[in-house]
Amino acid sequence: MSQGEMLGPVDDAVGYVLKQAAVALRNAMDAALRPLHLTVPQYACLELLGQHPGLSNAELARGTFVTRQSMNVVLRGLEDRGLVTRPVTAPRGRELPTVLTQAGLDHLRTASVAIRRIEKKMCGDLTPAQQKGLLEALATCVRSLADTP
Amino acid sequence: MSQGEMLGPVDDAVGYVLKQAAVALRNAMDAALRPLHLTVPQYACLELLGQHPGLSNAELARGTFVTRQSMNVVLRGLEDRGLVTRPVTAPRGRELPTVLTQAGLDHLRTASVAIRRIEKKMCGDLTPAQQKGLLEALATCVRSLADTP
DNA sequence: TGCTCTATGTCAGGACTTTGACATAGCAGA
DNA sequence: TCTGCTATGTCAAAGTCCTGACATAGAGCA
Repeated sequence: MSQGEMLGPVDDAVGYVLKQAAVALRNAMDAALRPLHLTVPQYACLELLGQHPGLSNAELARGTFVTRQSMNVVLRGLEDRGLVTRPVTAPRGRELPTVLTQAGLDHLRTASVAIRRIEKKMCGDLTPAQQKGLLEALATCVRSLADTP
Repeated sequence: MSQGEMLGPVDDAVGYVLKQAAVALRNAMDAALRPLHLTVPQYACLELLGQHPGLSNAELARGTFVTRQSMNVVLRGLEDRGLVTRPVTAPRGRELPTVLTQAGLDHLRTASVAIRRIEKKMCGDLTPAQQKGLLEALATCVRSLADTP
């Protein structure tokens, strides 16, 4: 029994299974990214930058659900490896728009196929309708939790 | 824009929305448990012990998706606060079966209603069918990811 | 113009979690 | 019997992430 199964009532709690799924996905992503010498936050940063070039540190942090400080060290690491570039001076306000380098784009492409393979595996036993329903249900949950009261 | 919305294609990725939902739930739970001076892992430990008295450290760790070491410090904290009890000597093997004290049970009850309120809020805008589908879909995802290949 | 408020980037410190390692207890098979 | 093998509890070290704080840049308003 590698991962708990016969726990009982907790398995009926949406929150518990949600956590379980998130951890399983995280572990799978971590294993898939390790050969590429990328951590999950680093990959998330690259993926976001690939889809939205020029994002600032704070925007990347919000998009990957970490703090600005954490994203800052991630960006420094990626910058030292030559995967992303930031201007030395802020063109507007204090935001430093970050863009992928060619090496960063290459890394992103290989990592992206690996992650897409993981997602395919995760949702492989779901019908398209189930997958659509899952996506919508999760989005609804996020929206419901965001309501302040 | 407190949390990213207009991100685009990433919102269509199941993994991304899954992470988003998990973080939102985690934050909501953390806020709800703070008045009770409980962290999420501590609550998870109490909840698991409430449903399965006598669980060992390693079993609790697996049930809450952390390492044995982390669960060990959690248990020490709960033990120092008098919420759980462990025998000084192992009745079988090296396992130390942990049980809730009366104070631990009281804490669990109040915390449990708070967390149930969070879950209710999270799933409030979902139909019972949607909720059932979400639970099943997540369980299927976990099972699919657990397959070794 | 000047003031306040918000947002950004960054530094230092601390809290939490994980990785690595070790000794020990039970189990299965030669 | 005894010899791997697995599992458990625990210690030490490292890593990761967050909280708190500060200076700065732009927006809104008197």
